[in-house]
Amino acid sequence: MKETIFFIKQLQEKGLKITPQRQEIIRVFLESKNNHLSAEDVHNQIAEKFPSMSLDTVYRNLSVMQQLGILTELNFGERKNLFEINSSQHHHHLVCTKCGVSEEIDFCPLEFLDADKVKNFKVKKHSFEIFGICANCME
Amino acid sequence: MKETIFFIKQLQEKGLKITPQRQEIIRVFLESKNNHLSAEDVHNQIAEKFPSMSLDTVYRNLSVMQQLGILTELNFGERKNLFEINSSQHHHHLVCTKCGVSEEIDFCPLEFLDADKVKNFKVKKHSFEIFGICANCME
DNA sequence: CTAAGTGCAAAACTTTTGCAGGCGA
DNA sequence: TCGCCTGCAAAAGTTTTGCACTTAG
Repeated sequence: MKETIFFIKQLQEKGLKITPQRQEIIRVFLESKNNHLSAEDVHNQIAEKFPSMSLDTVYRNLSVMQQLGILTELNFGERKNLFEINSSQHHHHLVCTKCGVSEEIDFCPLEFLDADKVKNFKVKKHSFEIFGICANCME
Repeated sequence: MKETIFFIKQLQEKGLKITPQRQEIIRVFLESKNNHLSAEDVHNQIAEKFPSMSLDTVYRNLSVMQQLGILTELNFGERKNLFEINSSQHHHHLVCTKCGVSEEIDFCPLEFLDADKVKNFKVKKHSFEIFGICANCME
């Protein structure tokens, strides 16, 4: 997969070693249907193919990759932290508080934010999430 | 304080008992300079005046008050969950990732969000936070 | 070869829960 | 008085850390 190589090169450029464990983590994020994965999710999905890999390693690498900007840490107010791989386009979500499903939304508030409002502040990243009840749960 | 009474009445209306512990929690939120407090923060600030109050009670009440809409749970990606008391106006924040200080911003993305984008979704609440480096830390 | 990375085990931390007694309405 | 609330203690669950061994470059 071409995209996999793109992320692996990012590791390389930042001076990180390319271990099988790290490749597996990237693979899981790219192949998973769900964009938002917890450390445990990642570990479970890897376990099928690679049972010896420890959860500790997942934690350590999610943390490293997040610092490098390969992953973004999300926080929907649950106990577990969720991570998302940074595709070229970032996006925000509608999160159903009943069933937990999240859907991407094509809207970014930063486009509407007047630069004056963030004067004297160097914006690095932002979060915008909408919580509510999805169509399925509404019935 | 008039505002205190407002929040205490909310407890009453929802059928909750007005215990000294609950009054203390509300007081801390109203008196604290920092709008965003973790369970431990609240507990520490109460400890000075009321050392016998347990952290468990803080947790239980933050949870209850959040369900009643008296408090909002925030999540800036730290380990601890933070809570904020709901004044009449909600607001969003600039959060400095260096020093942790957060500043309110006078902008709400929902005002700019086309209703079409959230069709078939019942919006209950939302989060919008901007992370970066504040003026102080920039020097 | 050697620094970075990993697995194991244990610890650290935050949050939740069961239970018996206490207290507000 | 009655049922909600609290404190205590213990458990549960997630994330971090120390250490010795392994491995990518």
